[in-house]
Amino acid sequence: MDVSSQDESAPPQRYDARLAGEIELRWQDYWEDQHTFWAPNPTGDLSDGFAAEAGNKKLFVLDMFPYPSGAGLHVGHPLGYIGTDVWARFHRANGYNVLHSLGYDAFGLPAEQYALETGQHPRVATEANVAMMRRQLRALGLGHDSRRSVSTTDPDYYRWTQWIFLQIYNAWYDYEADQSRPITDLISQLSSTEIPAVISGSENTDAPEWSKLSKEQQAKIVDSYRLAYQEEAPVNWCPGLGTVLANEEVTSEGRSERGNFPVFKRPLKQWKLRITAYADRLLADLEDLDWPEPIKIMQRNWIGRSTGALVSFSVETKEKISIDVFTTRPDTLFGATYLVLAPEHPLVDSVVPAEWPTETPLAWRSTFGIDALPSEAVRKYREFAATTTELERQAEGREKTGVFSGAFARNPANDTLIPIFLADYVLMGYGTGAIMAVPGQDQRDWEFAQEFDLPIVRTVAPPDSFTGDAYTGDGPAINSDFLNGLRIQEAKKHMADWLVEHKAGWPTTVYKLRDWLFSRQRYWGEPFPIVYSDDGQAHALLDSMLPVELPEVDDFRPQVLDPEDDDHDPEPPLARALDWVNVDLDLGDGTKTYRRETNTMPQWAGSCWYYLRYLDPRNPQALVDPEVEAYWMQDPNRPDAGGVDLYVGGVEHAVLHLLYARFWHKVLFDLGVVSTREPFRRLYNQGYIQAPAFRDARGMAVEATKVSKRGDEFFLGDEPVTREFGKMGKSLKNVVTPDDISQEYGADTLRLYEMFMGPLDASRPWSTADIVGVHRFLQRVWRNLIDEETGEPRITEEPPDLETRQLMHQTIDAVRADMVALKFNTAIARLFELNNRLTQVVNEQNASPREVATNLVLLLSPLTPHIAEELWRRLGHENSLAYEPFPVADPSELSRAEIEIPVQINGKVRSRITVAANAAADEIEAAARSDEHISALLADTIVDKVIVVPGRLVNFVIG
RNA sequence: GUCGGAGUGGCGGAAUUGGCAUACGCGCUAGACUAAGGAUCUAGUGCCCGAAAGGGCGUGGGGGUUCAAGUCCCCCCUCCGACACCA
Repeated sequence: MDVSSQDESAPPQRYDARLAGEIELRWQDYWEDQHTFWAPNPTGDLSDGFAAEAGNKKLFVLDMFPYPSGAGLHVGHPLGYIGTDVWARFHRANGYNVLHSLGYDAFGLPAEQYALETGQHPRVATEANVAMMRRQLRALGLGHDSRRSVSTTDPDYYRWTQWIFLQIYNAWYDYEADQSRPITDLISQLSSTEIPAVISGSENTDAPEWSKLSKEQQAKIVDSYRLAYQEEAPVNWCPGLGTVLANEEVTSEGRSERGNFPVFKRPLKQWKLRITAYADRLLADLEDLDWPEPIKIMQRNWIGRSTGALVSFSVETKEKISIDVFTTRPDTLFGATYLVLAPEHPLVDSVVPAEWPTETPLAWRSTFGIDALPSEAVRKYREFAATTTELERQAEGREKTGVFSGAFARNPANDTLIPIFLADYVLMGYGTGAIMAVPGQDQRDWEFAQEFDLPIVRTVAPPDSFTGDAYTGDGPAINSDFLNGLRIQEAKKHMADWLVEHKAGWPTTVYKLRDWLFSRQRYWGEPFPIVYSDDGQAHALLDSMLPVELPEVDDFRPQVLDPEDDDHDPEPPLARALDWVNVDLDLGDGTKTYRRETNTMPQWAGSCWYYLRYLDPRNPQALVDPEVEAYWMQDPNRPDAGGVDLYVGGVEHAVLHLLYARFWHKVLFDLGVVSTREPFRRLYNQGYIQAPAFRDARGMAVEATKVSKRGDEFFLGDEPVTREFGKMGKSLKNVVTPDDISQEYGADTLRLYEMFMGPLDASRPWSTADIVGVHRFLQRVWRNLIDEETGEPRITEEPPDLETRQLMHQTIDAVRADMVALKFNTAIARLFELNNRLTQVVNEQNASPREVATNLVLLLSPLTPHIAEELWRRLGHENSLAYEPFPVADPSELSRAEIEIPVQINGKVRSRITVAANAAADEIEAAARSDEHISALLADTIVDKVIVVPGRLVNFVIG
């Protein structure tokens, strides 16, 4: 039960919720008034006080950018924030200039959805939510520099989000230099014909002279090179939300992650960012990062680099057509017995003949009836493939489906004709959307070949013991002419050379990573700094025209359609703000009328670079002053990729946010805006707090606080309910808020409990009942140092006894090490032990030795800053302890003269002996042999071997 | 299916990376102080046998390496997370 509730009989100065609340409010005000956590910049308007920090190291600690939810915080949210606060305070106490702040990612779908539910303008709702979150976070005593707290919805902030978009738009990727460069460099190269004036990515090499092209043609070519470009592309159109979603926002069931509405593929002209140009660098630079290995693996998998070859297969039609396929196994080309195109492949129509070739096996063409012509069969199959949902396509053990196209291609290796099929097991989005099928070495191809009775040729000899279908292991090549006998590695190399020599293919690398779809049909996002002229040509706005502010509109809602309606075109809400859309501007060639881009940017945009704005939040001239950026983002002791010193957040951002932010940072690096290659040097994933949730017999979640436990069963009233653990949230009715806990025990208790529950990176269940333990600890610390009746300190100037002093130094040593390693749970356990010892001392002497009291308060201060500040003050100090040096153990106090070590016989502990800490092996063995118990056990036996590990143990091995 | 993470008392969790398994907290048991205890302090608390001394068994399961394994190796089971036929 609640040990802390107000009790009339409690002494007036007992540390309970009432006193804790009073102390906490007082110190939160003090920190705010005294600017305790303002971190000075080396230059600019936030540089006051830098002289005092100039000789110190800097530390940039960062939490993942929170979204200010309308529901407020629950106790799971601040776990990471408390962790970073403890770490930041610890380093501040060690003389670092620590930058720690927190801003708000307030644009995006959630804010807009919330606004829709409440009927308020998104700005009103957002501002209220931010205010509520600020209040909740302040009550936790987080030592943030409030000057640096930015919000993505602030025009002063999104002005720079738009500015970055313009940098990206006005840049192109120079593959020669392997970096982005200003688009003006490209234009001068084009006009001096250093590179052919063709659409980027097209094959046309008959380059016309640049100067002879029309302005429109020139613009078209330049646009095709930009890092931000527009493309008509199949997108995930979600009528139920009225917007297009990124692939990542669509669930594997083919529905929207938010709202769970159906999502349809449809072509639409969209902005895209050329993140694929950075694929190799995003991959390679992972090596420089101090990140959890699983996150790096996820990023590598997401980028999905695979090397292989493109192989050209010519198709036997009247026209000259060839189909390029990507393969990672060019060595198996002799085993390619058919080709498969994705149903959506653009060449399908060109290869399908009017009639089935003679002798077409019945099985190949009869899927849709024996009378169907090739074009009819193909049309039906494409229809079928388009209607299959992702869910059906991923059904386990799904039978391979497909249809013969009626056409044949020539295998360049052995000049044989092989049939071309359409099948939905080949994906248009990967490689070239076409494969050479090698059933002998690929299980999927094997299954398809079985289904359609296609030939199977093994080109790698499996071992004799092999009994499976396709063989993917290594072995000597067979049935492969000039490759025969070679192992896979060698064979690949030979085939690659052969392909190049015969102009039938070339080595290639492909990626799973796609360019980033960057348009959203939403109101509550950053407007693009782009306008269109009458001819439809896009034009970038000038820097001086930023920010492009969101217009006030009467109806900010997106046009939500029937969730199943995929016929209508999306209409963004901004398109209806006609006064805003149509503008007269002078972009350098006289005032003209333009039409604004009416899409907005995705939520990721604002969260891609916020950490840079924390550095220089009010700079009107630049996104960040270069000197300020270099100071906070570089570590002079580490000439590495740079970045934030510690970035803490959940694993759910393993790929998207972390990849997008790295991409933007690298663009800014290439363009000279930042001096560092990477944004986040060290990443740490905090775990989740899970909470028990209860369901009744119907499976409905019931209010967790109303459930009681009898024996091992749980009941709501008299109705039995079942328990499960899950994320805290409204749907599970198991929310515990920091406000509740602070009310009951105080914020310091909440902080301490969250840090004590377990390691920061592990998920663990919330247990309100366990909080009393840490609260009692704080109460005991308080009582050991302060008289509960008078509030006066109970301090003696007498030095502590030897045992207490040694324990104190051991504690200092251990806590220090644990703090550095973010192991707050074990640091707290050590503090419990020291305080338990101190309790004994106080019981005997009725006072705490000052030396122990002082160190205990300082050790505690990063974890529970309010009570520590209060105790510090009552111990007679004038100022905040935020900048007091963190205690350092005296090494001479750490070593003990004598230690107890176990004596084992055959690995089992049989006795313990006390020896000098520095005793030599033979001394220890002698002491062990003379131990009464041991000597009795060894009396009639032969000792085969004696293991002595000085300082640790003795082990006698007997027969 | 593939990739990643994790299985230690009644519960949350410790364990210098091969060296006393269960630190610390919750809970539980007993005692002290009390008019009273849901406060505080003290002691105990992995399981089994035993009055005790002592012994046996114990880190998801099975095997192995080692004087010594929660920790290293092989096989398997369960749970959590990510991805979805990636050629």
